[in-house]
Amino acid sequence: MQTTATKTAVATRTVSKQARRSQLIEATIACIARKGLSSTTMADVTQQAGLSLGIVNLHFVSKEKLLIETLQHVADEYQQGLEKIYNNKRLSVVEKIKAQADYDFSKKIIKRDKLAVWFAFWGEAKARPTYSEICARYDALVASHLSTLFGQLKSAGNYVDVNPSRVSVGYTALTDGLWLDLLISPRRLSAAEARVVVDDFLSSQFPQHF
Amino acid sequence: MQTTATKTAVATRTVSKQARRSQLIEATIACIARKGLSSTTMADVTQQAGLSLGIVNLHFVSKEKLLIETLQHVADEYQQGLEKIYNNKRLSVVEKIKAQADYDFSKKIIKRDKLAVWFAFWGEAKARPTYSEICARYDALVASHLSTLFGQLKSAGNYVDVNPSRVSVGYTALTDGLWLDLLISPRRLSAAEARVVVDDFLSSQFPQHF
DNA sequence: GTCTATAATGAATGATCGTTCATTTTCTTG
DNA sequence: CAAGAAAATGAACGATCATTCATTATAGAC
Repeated sequence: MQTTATKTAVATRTVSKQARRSQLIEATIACIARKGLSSTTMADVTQQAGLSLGIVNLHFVSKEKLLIETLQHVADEYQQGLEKIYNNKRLSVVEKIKAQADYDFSKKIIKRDKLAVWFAFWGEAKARPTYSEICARYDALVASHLSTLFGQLKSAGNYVDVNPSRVSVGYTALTDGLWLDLLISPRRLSAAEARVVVDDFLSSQFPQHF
Repeated sequence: MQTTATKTAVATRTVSKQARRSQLIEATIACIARKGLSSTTMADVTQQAGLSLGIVNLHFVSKEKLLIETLQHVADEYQQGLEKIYNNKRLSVVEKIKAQADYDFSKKIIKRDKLAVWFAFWGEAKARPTYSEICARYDALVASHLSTLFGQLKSAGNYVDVNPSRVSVGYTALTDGLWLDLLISPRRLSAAEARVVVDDFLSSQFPQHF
């Protein structure tokens, strides 16, 4: 009993600390989406979270660190979904690429709140090395996996003219650009239509496979 | 003499007012690129312009109005270059598309300062209707022209599977995404390489023409 | 139940920043 | 050159906001 109670208690405490941080990060995402990065204040974030004003400094030391961890959180979340696809040994090369395209335009990823966070930080990235480092790190990971996959497809289908790393750059750029459209003019472009545009791109590059 | 002097004087004054505004807008662009939109202050802008603190309020009434006019300026500048291409009757459909692609990755357009401004405002767009209106207006213009051009190409080459407006969305998204790459990781991608990626895209959609 | 450690609170503080406007400088007119 | 108008200046003001920390609330240990 004692031991169990203690364990539970410790667990609760530990979880609680993580839970608070998550709660604050989620609140930050909501605020950035609603008010923009530049006019999101500590008061906004803590109010959104239903907590008191001083709480952020207690858990994140400063606003800047909260923002960095928020970006990191969104990037990690996205990256984890991709890793699952890349590491799934049941999937063929083509299936992995299709799975990534599906994932990139799945409900989870193209929530406008999340997109708003990406673009808010990208907008500040040139002036803030920390932001661009986080973005560059995950960019490099995606680029390396995609280049490999496209390379394998090139061999498989004898696509002599295909340059895998160039197609990888193209795929990433196309995706980022479509995300921007979904964020800025969701009326003009639906997720389903965006997905078709990507399919067009893939099938025009690898006609035998898509 | 009198008349000439007066004319010159008036001209100088008039020009001077426009010149001041341009000077302040250019300074704003430089500051956004260097410090980011969210930490660009009035003091930064006026110092960058070599003028006094109160000058922005004199010429633009408020900071927000200066920012809006800065975005408008960058958008107008880009749009004007495109209109020249669209209105050039000496160019064939293919030449117009090529000219736009060249333009989109020309030195003038892909200056990192300008790109930084685009993405800074895009990052705030969801939260600020005025920003997204300006972006949407020019987006619609480009989309309509491109759709027409791609439509003409479709008829010319009997490309039965091509959906002009979808290709137009793809082209715009690809361009925006490549701009983002050029802004965030200029080491990894050069303007020339980006241009090749676009060519790849066009030739895969219209193999007889590119 | 008491004691201690940890978490949370929010009023107070000080720094930053946009805006104002009395004053100065520059230009135009006669 | 003088007088008046327009443009520019920057010190001062007030609002906003991140951060601090004394105080309160809560949970675990004995």
